[in-house]
Amino acid sequence: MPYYQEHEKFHVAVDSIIFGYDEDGRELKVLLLKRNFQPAKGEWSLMGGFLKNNEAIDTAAKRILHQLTGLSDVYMEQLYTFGELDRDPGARIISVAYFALIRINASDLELVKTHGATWVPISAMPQLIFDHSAMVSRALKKLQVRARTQPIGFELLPDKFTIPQLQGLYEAIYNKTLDKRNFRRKLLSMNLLEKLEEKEKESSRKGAWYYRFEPRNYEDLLNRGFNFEL
Amino acid sequence: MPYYQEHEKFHVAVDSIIFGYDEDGRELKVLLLKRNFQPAKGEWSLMGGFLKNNEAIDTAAKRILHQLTGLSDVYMEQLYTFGELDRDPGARIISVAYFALIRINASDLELVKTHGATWVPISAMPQLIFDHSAMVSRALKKLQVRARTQPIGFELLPDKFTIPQLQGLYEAIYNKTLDKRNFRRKLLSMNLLEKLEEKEKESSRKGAWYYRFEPRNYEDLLNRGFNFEL
DNA sequence: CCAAAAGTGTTCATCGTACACCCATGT
DNA sequence: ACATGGGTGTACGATGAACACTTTTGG
Repeated sequence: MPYYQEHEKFHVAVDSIIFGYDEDGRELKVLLLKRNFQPAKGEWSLMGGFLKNNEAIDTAAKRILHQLTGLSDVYMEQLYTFGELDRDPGARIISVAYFALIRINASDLELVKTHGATWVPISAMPQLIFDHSAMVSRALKKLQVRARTQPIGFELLPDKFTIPQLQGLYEAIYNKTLDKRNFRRKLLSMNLLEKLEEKEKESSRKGAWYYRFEPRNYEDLLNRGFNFEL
Repeated sequence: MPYYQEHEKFHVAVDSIIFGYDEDGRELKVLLLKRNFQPAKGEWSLMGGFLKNNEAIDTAAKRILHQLTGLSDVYMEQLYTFGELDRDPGARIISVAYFALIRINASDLELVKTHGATWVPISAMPQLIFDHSAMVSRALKKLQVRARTQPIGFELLPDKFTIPQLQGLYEAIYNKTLDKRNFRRKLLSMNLLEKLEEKEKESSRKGAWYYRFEPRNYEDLLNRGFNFEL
């Protein structure tokens, strides 16, 4: 195909904003790492890597996430493609950003540590290299939008969770406190949860009932327009 | 920077979904063209082109739109990046898709014709090459979402327009009919329009008042959460 | 005078929001 | 007994949705 050969080629990278929820601190966190290569060696950055010839971009994003966390089968979504001329001072790189939602405790903490990665609260983000800070803000906005229209909050919690835990997560995502009566009422009215016959007793004397995500009415809900504004 | 050289490089293209509104037919249209080169010569496709070394991706998207329509300063937004292995059978191409909203009559119709391009109603889209049909559906969905939260409908109409015209546009975007009383009330309550002392008399005996987009309360509105669900 | 599109108000149901007290239990 | 977090109900206002008739004027 001689036509294509007239055109220039580019390095294509994938950078991932990996969100996790810390149930103890009730904080939303991002997985950051210290670069162990030039340029900007020693500075904080997102996890990233280069696209290979034989893989789709989605596949590359999953591969890179797996390298760092040991996880596959994770909620991941393409965020935006960053293609400014000088975004990476080392070379012209086109970067396709993804964001992922994972359960911190489900990840391979050893593997994470080996890569020099750390879970950092979004409220205390250091400055990141290049345009990575902009990537994180964009990802956070998109996460907030998604959380209103799709039941993705569950991706950040264990299989069984309590309603106060879920509320804490949404409060962390939206960065504001919610009314627990309204939260509970709206949530349960969606018929997305199954109550288990088991209580979580760590965080209170009374104990809170565990629930599980049960996507029975999920399809209906999507059609009628899921609305999780709280 | 020897590190980067270890990695493969890729052709990066930009494809644009160009939306226009046909006031006469009250239809939303897309600008399509017949490819005059291989592969898939003679088939319908979106407007596209290759990224150059010295330009940002946004710049490339604008350049390509300008080539076809003669327009600059147009509403454009990045849509998604398509990077499947075999999406273009000719070669591995990463395509960053954009969508644009333009006023059909503001475009250079001669230029459009020269490129073999045609305005096609979205209700009568032919099959497009590669994954271009998927690009158009994704763009349409995003346009529908945007139209609910940002006053972008105005991008598709002339500077002065009537409320029935605007309603027709939204009906075309959402592909459903709207109640004109509710539409008018909600619209005017936003204080985004300025009524002109002039009537449009083409489409009715009585005539409809012209309005102009007047973004006085626009900032307020964005903060309080623009909601244009109708 | 008639056709055709513009313009105008009200009612009802739904939903979001604000708000305060009792419950269960481990210490 | 008491401290701690879990769990519950109600009232009000705002907003979306449904709905029918009058107005203007060119032909």
